[in-house]
This record gives sequence, C-alpha cells and structure tokens, in this order.
Amino acid sequence: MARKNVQEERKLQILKALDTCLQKKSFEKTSIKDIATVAGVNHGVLHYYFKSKEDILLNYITYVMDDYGTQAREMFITMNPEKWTKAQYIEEIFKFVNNRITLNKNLSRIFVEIWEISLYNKKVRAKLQATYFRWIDEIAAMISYYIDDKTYARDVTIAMIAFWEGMALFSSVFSRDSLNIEEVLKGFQDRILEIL
Amino acid sequence: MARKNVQEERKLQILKALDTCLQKKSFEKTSIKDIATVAGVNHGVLHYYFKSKEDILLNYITYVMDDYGTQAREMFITMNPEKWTKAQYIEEIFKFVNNRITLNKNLSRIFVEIWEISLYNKKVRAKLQATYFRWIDEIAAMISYYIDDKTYARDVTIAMIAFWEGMALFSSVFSRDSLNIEEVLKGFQDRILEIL
Amino acid sequence: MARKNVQEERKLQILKALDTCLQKKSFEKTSIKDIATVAGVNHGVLHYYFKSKEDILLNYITYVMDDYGTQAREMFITMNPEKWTKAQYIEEIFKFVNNRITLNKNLSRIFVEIWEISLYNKKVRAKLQATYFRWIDEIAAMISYYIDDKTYARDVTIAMIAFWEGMALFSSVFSRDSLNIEEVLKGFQDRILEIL
Amino acid sequence: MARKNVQEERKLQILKALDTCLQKKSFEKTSIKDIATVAGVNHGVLHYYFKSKEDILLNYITYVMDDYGTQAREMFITMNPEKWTKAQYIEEIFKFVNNRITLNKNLSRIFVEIWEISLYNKKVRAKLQATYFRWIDEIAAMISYYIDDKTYARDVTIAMIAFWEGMALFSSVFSRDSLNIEEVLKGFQDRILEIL
DNA sequence: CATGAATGAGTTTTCATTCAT
DNA sequence: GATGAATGAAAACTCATTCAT
Repeated sequence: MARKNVQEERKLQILKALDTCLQKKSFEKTSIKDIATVAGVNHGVLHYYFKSKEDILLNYITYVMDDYGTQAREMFITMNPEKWTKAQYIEEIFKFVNNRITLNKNLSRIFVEIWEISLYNKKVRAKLQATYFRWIDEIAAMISYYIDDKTYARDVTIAMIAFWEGMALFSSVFSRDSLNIEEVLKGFQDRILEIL
Repeated sequence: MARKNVQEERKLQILKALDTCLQKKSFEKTSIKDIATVAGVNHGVLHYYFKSKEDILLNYITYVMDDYGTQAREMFITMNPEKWTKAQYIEEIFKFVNNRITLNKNLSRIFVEIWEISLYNKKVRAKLQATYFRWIDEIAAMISYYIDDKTYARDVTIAMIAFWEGMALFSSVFSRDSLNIEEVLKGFQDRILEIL
Repeated sequence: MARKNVQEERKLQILKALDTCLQKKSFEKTSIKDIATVAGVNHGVLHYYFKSKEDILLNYITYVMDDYGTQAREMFITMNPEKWTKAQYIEEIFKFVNNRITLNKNLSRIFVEIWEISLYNKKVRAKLQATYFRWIDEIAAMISYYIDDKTYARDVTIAMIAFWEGMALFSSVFSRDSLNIEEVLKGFQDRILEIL
Repeated sequence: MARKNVQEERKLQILKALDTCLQKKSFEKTSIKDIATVAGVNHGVLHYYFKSKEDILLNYITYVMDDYGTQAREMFITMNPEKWTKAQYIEEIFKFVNNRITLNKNLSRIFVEIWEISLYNKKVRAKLQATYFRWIDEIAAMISYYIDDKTYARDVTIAMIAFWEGMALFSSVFSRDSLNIEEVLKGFQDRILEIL
C-alpha cells in the first residue's frame, strides 16, 4: 500500500516535472536528464518508473487530458440545467473553457505541443482522437438539452471546440491584448446563444 | 544575374525538400542529411546556402507563408466587391480558405508544426505573429466593406481565422468524415453571412 | 543444517535459472534481473547469495562441469573392464559422450559459451583447464587398460576429446543432418578401436 | 578512385583495430570507443563507415574468414597433386592448417569468439555456416583425389576439421606444452594418411 | 532475509557543423 | 562551388550494485 503510493507519487512528480519542462522546451528537446533535474531525482529513476521517454509522454498526456476532462465533468455534473436559464448555462460552460483552457496560456502551449506530436506519433494521435471524441460527445450531450437535432448539436459542438482550439492557439503565441481575445470570445458566446 | 538565379533555384529546391520531409518527420527529427537526400544534393551544400539548420527553417517559413499569402492576395485583388453580392463574395473567400488551407491536410500539418516551433523559438514566433497580423488586417479590410464598425470587423475576422485554424487542426489529425468537417464549415459560413 | 540446505537450494535454483537464460542470450547479455525473473526471485537476492555477477558465473561453471563429470564417473566406475570386450567398452564410452555431451545441443552451447568466457577471464580459464586436465587423466586411465604406452594413451585421449569438442562445436551451430554428424562420430569410433 | 581507396583503407584500419581489441576483450565488452582508440580515429568515424557495431562485426568476420580462405586457396591451387606423393600432399595441408590456423593462438581465440557469437546471432551464424560448408567442400574435393567414395571423403573431411577445431580450442586456452599439442597433431596426421 | 527504489558509470548512436581537397 | 571525411557534444537507455526499510 505504502509502496504503491510511493510509486504513484514518484510518477506524478516526474509527470509534473515534464509539465514544467514543456514551458521552456519542446518535448523533443527536453532530455530525460532535464526532466530528472526538475523532478529532483536521478535520471535512472525515470527509466525505472517508465519504460521509455515515449512512455513518459503517453502517461503525461493521459494525466493532462484526464485532469482537465475530470475537472470539467465534476463541474457540469453538479449543474442541473433545469435550475439554470439557457444563457446562464452556456455562460458557465464558456467561463470554464475560457478561463481554464482557452485563456490558460501554459495549458494552450501544452496542447499545441501535443497536437504537433500527434502528427508524427500514432499512439499520441490515437489518444488525442479518443479524448476529443469524448469531449465532443459530452458537450454535444449538454447542449442537446437545447437542440433537438442531434447531428446539428454535434456540428455546433465541433465548431465551438474548433473555435476554442483556434483561440487557444492564438493565446499561446499572441499577447492577449494584441488580438482582443476576450472580446472575440464574448462575441462568439453571444452568437452561440442565438443559435441554441 | 544568372548566378543569382541559380542560387535562388538551389535554395528553393532545398526549401521544397524540407516541405516534403515535414510530411514524414518533425523538423526536429528531420536531419540535414534527410533534406539533402530529398533535395538530391550533397549535405555540405545546405551549409553553403544557409548558415544553420535554423536558418533553413526561417527561410522555409517565409517561403510557405508568403506563398499562400500571395496566392490569396492575387485572388482577392481581382475580385471587385461591387460586382459580387455579399453572399458570393463571402463564399469565394471561404472556398479559397477551405480548399487551399483548412482542408489541405498537408498544409495544415505544416502549420501545426510551425505553430509548435513558434512556442519555443522567438524568431519563428515573430514571423508567425507578423504574418497573422497581416492576414487579419487584410481580411478585416475585405469584410469592412460590409461592416461599418472597424473593431467589430476585426473581431469577426479573428474569430473566423481562429475557427479555420481549429478546423485545420482537426483536419490534420482526424479523418474528414469522422468530424463531418465539410458540414461544419458550411454551417459556420452561413452564420458569418448572417452576421455581416 | 536445514538453513544450509535452504541456502543451497536457493543457490541451485539461481544457477539453473542461469542455465536456462544461456540458451537465449550470452552471459554478457543476460542481466541479473533476467536470471532473477527466471528463478522467480527478487533480483536483490542474487547479491545476497553471490557477491557479484561473476561469482554466479563461477559457481555455475563449477556446477555444470561437476555435474557432467560426476555423471560420467558414476557410469564408468561401475563398468568393470574385465567383463567387457574392448569394443563394448569403447562403445559405452562413446555412447555416453556422444549422447550426453557432443550431441547435446544445449550443453554444447553452454560449453562454447564457457570456452569463450575463459579466453578473457583468468578464473574461468583456470577452472576450465583444471576440469579438462582431470577429464583427460580419467579417460587416459581408462584406455590405458588397452595401451601400454602412457604418453600415447594420453595423446590419443587428447585427440579424442579434441575431436569430440570440435563435433560439439558443429552440433551447436549446424543442424545434425547437414554435417552427417552421427556417421562421422561412428567412423571415428571405428578408427579409435583400430588404434587401441 | 583515390576516394574509394581512402574508404577501404579506413575500413580495414578499423577492422584491424577490432582484431587487436579482440585479443584483450570479448566483442561484447569491446566498445566502439575502444576500437576507435586503437584505430587512432574519432569514434564518430566508425559510424560513418559502418552502420552499427554489428555491421563492424559482420565485416570483420568476412575479412578474417576470407583472408584465411584465400591464403589456403592460393596455396593449394599451386600444388599439382600429380607431382606430389600422397604423403607429401597431406603433409602440406596439415602444415598449413596447423601452423597458420590451429596453432595460431591469436586466430584460435578469434574463432572461439566468432563461434560463441554465432550461438546468439543469426547473421553471424549464417556466415559461419556458409564458410565452413565451403571449406568442407574444398578440402573434400582435394582429398577426393585419393578416395573414391565421395560421401566418405566428406565425412573424413568433417572429422578432420572437427579435430582441428577442437585442437584450436585447446591451443587457445592451454599452453602448447601442457597438452603435447604438436605430438597429437602429428599422430592424427599419420592416422589420416593410413585412411587415405 | 527479502524487497524494490535509487545510483551513476558506461554504452551505442545521431547529427549539426566544420573544413581540407 | 561541391564533396565527403571528420569531429565532438549530447541523447536514450542499460545495468550491476547498494542500501534503507
């Protein structure tokens, strides 16, 4: 039991170290020793807990994506649509996505990195696809409360996510002010409200 | 003069070789020798024409972005808004962007790669920012024909580009059918028409 | 006493695990953990029972060589030359060596491995030399029953063992049929009979 | 032309360096840097001329085996059996094999090493098998001059080579005197003469 | 006695870059 | 201008060994 915890603790420590490293260098340029240094452990340890650098990456992606997926799920699960107006409900969704994801510069960077890696790495791509499909399904289910046509609900969801994704891309590389990002997000939110 | 052309020819040949390479491997994993092999030249030559691997990248990014920017400009410059209905005009813009960029899987991959590199490379980031600012200005200018509020026109443009960017991201990693991409693009286009 | 036995048991278990490992990988490429896994014990244990990887090897060699030496001795000790014809006696020796050693592919592999290690490892070489001297003496003593000249008896023994060794080498690497190994062994046996 | 020669020169230099290294350490324990040091070149060079450590080994084996095969062939090709008595002919063969191979301690070590590697490495095994088959065929062809039965000639050849191989094994690990190696070789030669 | 976490030296390999010819 | 040989830094990974629990 204690043993197990130590293992999980260490693994998390390493994944968090990678998270830190990715703010400075690409995964490719981040060496095992870089991660070890940030994690404050011997580099051999990384090979003890993970079987390769790619294995660290795969676990890291799961960790990041599950983390935010879980946060979102926890939030929306407590929201009873019957007690909220449509506008309030949509606003809550946007608030969460905007502040926690789209405008979270550090996270946006991580996601750009993961998208890029997925271009050339099948396993990462599979993980990414699965995660996005799930997110699409979950959000589509939520807005289905206001839209009868399921296909349309899904298309709107995809468009929303694409937009958020694009805005995240911008927020990762541009300064917030230079693109008036908050205003654009607000305008988009209004349009979505009209549609629903 | 002839000399100059031969030089430019060679450089282009190398940049195109990099373009080919990037369909298979990330820039980081693409070696100088990989590029040289595809270009059909000796690897030493690459250091004759470019002072480093990064220099090749910088020139490549300029080449790609200018290329598509020029294509777009050439197209829209010939379109006289007075002779087109708003719907036709918007449709032409979307047609170009969708087919030549957003749904161009190969190009989308390149852009994802460039975005990622820009996260960690100042020079690339500066180039990317400048290019996008220019694109935003140009498109905003075009749709300003239909919108009086310049700030609003710019925000709509940013939202449009963000959306396209997100869709390009999707098209680079998902199969076109799995996300119903064409339909989503069409639906978005309709919304934009309503706005303008 | 029981303690002692448990200890010996464990040691044997480890040596046998090494034996299994050597059918797949060279000693050099066999890791402590490989052996531990096959033995079904924790790898730390190996350092408890043996002081180093080399120590395991040395014990293993003793185990293998003593094992076969003992088997042979047990066999021949019961054979009373007076009750056997020369031909029968020689045939028994050959039968044992051929079937248990020369044609025993697994064992031949082990011996090739040991010979190789002995090239670069003094302790192993010393052990190997001592063992072969002993075997030569024992077999020479046996055939001395038929040969008066002791030096000649020893030379014939050495030739016999060299031949067997060479044939074992072949059997470890060639398929039995491709070299007609059984026939060659039989022909050799006949020649030896003529000599004695 | 000059280029080609430089390449071959360098390759040979590296293979000879490996040959030297193998007198001290097993191939497994010989590092790329060890070879480079002995060859007096930068270790990166080894990867320029050979694509991996295994590639060096494979080339080395070819080099060693072809070298001795060629020496033998050159020798025997000039011997016209019609001008030699059987005894002289056989003696010449033995003289070559004994002095150049069996009693050549350094070479014997190399061969033991190669045999061992072949146990665990398919490519090396294939090369070894092919070489021995060729040697068997060539020697069998030579002694066929004195033996009508081709199968028997082949069996005798195999026995001879097995014996030489075993003696080489001994010479690689035992001192020449301790096993009376010369005498044993002489005795064996006499027996072969009787057979033919 | 047993476990498994941790260490750190050492290995092969890759590669941008330089430079003599 | 072009070639390809050479360099050397840095990477991922392996593993015998140690040692606290």
